[in-house]
Amino acid sequence: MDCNCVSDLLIPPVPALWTPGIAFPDWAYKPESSPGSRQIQLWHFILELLQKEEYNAVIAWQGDYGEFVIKDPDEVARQWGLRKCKPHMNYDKLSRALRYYYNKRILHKTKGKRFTYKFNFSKVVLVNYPILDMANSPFFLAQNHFNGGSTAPDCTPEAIQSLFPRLPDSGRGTSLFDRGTAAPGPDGDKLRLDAFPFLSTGAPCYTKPPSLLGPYPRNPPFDYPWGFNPYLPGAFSLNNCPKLPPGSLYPSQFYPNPLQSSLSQLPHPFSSLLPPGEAGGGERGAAGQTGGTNGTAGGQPVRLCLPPYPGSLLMGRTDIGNGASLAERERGEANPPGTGLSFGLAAGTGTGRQSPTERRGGVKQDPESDSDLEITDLSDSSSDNENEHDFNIRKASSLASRSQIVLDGKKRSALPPVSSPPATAAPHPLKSLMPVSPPPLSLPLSLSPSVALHEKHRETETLKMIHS
DNA sequence: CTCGGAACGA
DNA sequence: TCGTTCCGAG
Repeated sequence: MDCNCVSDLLIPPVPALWTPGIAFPDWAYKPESSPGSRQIQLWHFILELLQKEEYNAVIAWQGDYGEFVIKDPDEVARQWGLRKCKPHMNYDKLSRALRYYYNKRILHKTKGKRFTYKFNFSKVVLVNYPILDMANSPFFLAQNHFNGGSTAPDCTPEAIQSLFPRLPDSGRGTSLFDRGTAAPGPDGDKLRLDAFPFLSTGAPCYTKPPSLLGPYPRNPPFDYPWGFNPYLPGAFSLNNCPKLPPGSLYPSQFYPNPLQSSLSQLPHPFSSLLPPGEAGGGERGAAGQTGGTNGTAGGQPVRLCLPPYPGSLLMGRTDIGNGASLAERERGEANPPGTGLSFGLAAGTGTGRQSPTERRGGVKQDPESDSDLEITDLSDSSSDNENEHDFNIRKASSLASRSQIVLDGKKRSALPPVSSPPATAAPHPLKSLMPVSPPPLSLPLSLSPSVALHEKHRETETLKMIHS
């Protein structure tokens, strides 16, 4: 009744640039990109709840990638109502709102499972993170064959930091893009990747430019630019990921912390950012919003959810080059046999579908996108849900280029240091948990052959785009 | 439970 | 644009 829209909030209604505690990048709230969405959106909210451990009894990740179950519909609705100051909110209404996401393909229903929905992270991420050039990500670079097992920087704290400059313990408040001294500009925020473990995790698997794909005769048709496809086995997985416990339902990435006892609660790409102290996660209220003006402010402590263990962000990327195993595991549970997903790259024959359960025959064709969530072109329009895993490398590249176009001049600076210092340190799963030290602010791109090729490829693609 | 149309509000 | 509220239908 009192519409305590603040005290009860998981996240306070914040200004555009505020970085939510759950570690969503500012752009996640797409204040700029989405004129109409000044307020928190339902899916954000859901993500938040999912992020908070204390709500695990109410809503939690479960099942496939991005799949979550609303265990207590009423409570979720109540929370939502609280947030939106809609005392009469109920699950019926909330679910209606949720259903609108179907068309946008931000979410979709897991048929046959009550109160179970699935996030289409690719959408969420891509749409909101168009400029991220995963290809340049250390993760990305690190895990390709080219590195031939060399000290894969992807697992190193440095690497992580380069991608997630504002990681928990760092407290440096530097952001992915505004750190470069170079005029961060207001836009810088949009590029910040405060934390999107799953994003980084997935990308590496497919963002590889053809040149890095090596010997594969043909580019598997992927739909996800950057190769991020949560439905694809390995989507959330990086090559370097600790193996999951047998029988685990989630990809390793879902385990922010291997030591975590309640595995059932972990599964989710964001949880890895839960601050140790915030285990309870309830405190966010006050501290959280206090200085919460915006995460951009350099030095402003970001209200990121630190991982239970510093660096847990790294979790999930420790078993180098084993995309296969992961893929296999996942295939076992969700993919039809035959979907060769060997190299994490999801050699997706384009058929593998992750959740046989669902299959909205003809999901209303993307109502011409509209939603700010719409990304450039995922071309996945045709294939929603399960089929979205099809990935078109070319497209990915293309998109990447596009991103850069968008980035424009900032392209360079906007990108995180491509190659973090060769993480000398061996990415030991636990070791990676150690607090990391700030990465060199500006590292020259490591021009490994792969990178060079990649660069070249990108340029080419960019040109193509421009010409077309 | 789930779905989606429709009207309506901010 | 993003819900919210209603509601009939499967």
